[in-house]
Amino acid sequence: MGKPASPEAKPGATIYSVAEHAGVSIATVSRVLQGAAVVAEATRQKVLTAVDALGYVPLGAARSLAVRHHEAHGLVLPELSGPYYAELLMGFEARAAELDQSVVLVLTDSRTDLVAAVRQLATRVDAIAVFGSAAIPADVVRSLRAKKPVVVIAGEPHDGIEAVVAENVESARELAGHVLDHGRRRVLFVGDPDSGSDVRNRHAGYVAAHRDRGLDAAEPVRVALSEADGAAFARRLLAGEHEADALMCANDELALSIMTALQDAGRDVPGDVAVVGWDDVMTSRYVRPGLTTVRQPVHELGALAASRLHELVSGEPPREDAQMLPTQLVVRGSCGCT
Amino acid sequence: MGKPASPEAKPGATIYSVAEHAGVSIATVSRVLQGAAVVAEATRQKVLTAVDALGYVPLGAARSLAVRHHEAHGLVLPELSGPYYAELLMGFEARAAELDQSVVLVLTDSRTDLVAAVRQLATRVDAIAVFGSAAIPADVVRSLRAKKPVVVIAGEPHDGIEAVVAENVESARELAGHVLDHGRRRVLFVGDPDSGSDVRNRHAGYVAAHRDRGLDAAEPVRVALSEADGAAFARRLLAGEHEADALMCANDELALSIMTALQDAGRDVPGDVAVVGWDDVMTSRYVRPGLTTVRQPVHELGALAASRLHELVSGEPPREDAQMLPTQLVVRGSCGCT
DNA sequence: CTGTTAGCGCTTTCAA
DNA sequence: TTGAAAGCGCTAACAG
Repeated sequence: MGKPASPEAKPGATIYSVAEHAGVSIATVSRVLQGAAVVAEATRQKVLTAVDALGYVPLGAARSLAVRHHEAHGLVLPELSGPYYAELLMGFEARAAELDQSVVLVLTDSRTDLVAAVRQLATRVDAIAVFGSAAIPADVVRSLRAKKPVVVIAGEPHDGIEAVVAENVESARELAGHVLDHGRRRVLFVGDPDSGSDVRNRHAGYVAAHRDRGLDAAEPVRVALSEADGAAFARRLLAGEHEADALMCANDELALSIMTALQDAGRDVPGDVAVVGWDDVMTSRYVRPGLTTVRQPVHELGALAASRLHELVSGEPPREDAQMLPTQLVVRGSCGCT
Repeated sequence: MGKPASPEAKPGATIYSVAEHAGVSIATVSRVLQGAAVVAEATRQKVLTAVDALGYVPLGAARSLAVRHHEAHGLVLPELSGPYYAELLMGFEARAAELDQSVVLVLTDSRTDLVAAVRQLATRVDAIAVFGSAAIPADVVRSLRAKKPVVVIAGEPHDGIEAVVAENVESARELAGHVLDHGRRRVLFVGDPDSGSDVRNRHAGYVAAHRDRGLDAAEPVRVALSEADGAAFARRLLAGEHEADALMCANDELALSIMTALQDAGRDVPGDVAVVGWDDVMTSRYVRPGLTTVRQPVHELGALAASRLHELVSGEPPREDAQMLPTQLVVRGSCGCT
């Protein structure tokens, strides 16, 4: 009795074994599988029969090597908590699927060696989309760009790397204006304008809305974008460290955690202080009062990134300036509307 | 003047050009890049210099072909709305990263030809994890299994395909028991036990809790798991089509939309009717009353799937029965507790 | 319509 | 410590 076969042994049918089984050449097998050239119906059937008799699964790597491209797009995102990145990914994946591209995903928050991860990614895809705040050193992105098409999502275009973004400045101006027009005179911007171009532009719109009305904008309260950061800020606000009759938060997570903390402390929202956010996450519809916020076309943004990647791979030249998708103000009760 | 080079032309450095530039053989280049064999320090430096002078990016496909594996795991999920799948994916990706495996993602809701998508996936990865309710025909999964390791997440093990799951029956029994012990006597199960093993097992626990107390369980109200389905059910409940003093919903989306709809109609939750869910999504902490629910170790579930895939690829035999991760009851106010 | 054959770029013996 | 050379499995001319 010989050594027992590993229970996981892969049969390992190749194009050769299929050809042999079908009594044709490997070229013919390749032709029927690619569906390209014309093959006699009888021959085609023989091949197909052989294929599933042997349970043949082509080796993608061999094809990629021969055709000299991967038929895959890379996507680099910070993480997936909250609906924003997930929705972006869904849009990206859906469009990539339409274009017959696989998507290989890298989440930077789980990586210790980000640079290595991206380099490794570049090894197996034709093009890469990177989220703006994914914290990849600019020179890494640039060197990547020298080898493969790259687009940055929600970031600034630079060095021939094109960008796709959602509109921020004008909608922020509109949102801040809306709050100001409720008669609020001390509206604080909560979020760090230096943390990325999205927040920077939202802050710019906030400042513009004040300027429009001849008002002075307060200094931004620089906090990160998580629920925990919001809760911490709420405590400081409650302790009297800040004075405000309205809060314009850089995203909904922040707005939600702050609003809830204020309510739990007995403050009235929007009576004592109005709170508005950005993103229109699911929770924003459920809380009371409903959170006034801005909805971004996140799905479309992902899809656009995938489309551009494909076009760049196809040889189209990169665009000079960012493609911008429109956003939409969603007015609910937390801003002071009834 | 010749034809202008495409602005997207990839330089196309290969191991040969690097070797030439460094004045060594391609074998040596390979050795320093793999870090495997010992190479004289001086030689190593020459190679490294050449590598970034040329901006060399190895071609993954060529390596895969030579080493005969992809160093990539496939993951098939239905979609990513809501935190459940996103969290699962994060867990999977993180563990895969630790194991130096790329992850290529397929979302079935965006596919018209699911079978083709999975077949195509099999072409470029070493192993595949499929979410239980991803609606892949059983025979496709089985034929896949003949070629590569497969694990199903939150499904039943079968035909040598192993499964990883979160505990459902006992926690459902505990949850239903908790509601019953609040004195509720007409608790309805909202969700379709035939839609997948998760819901089936939650329903089984619900039935068991009744049996434990010598009570009769009502027939389940078979609805799908989205917010829209919940809202539709709420309308029917409000219209008097069902009678209940408590609702045990198959997931939080359902519970949340139902609870909100009831409240909007003036019903008191939990006074008139208690509502409990499953998953502990973010919103469940924010609504008032807080939603009583069950928290699953979703991240760990994803990580476990990735681990098993890797072990299977390494030749370990598949397990007979599902590996089960414990869940945790999260009691807030919606069940009747104060 | 089908077969032969030359690579695609990399890893890995085997020698030196 | 290094080089030569034989593949890995597939595609795509090129012949026939």
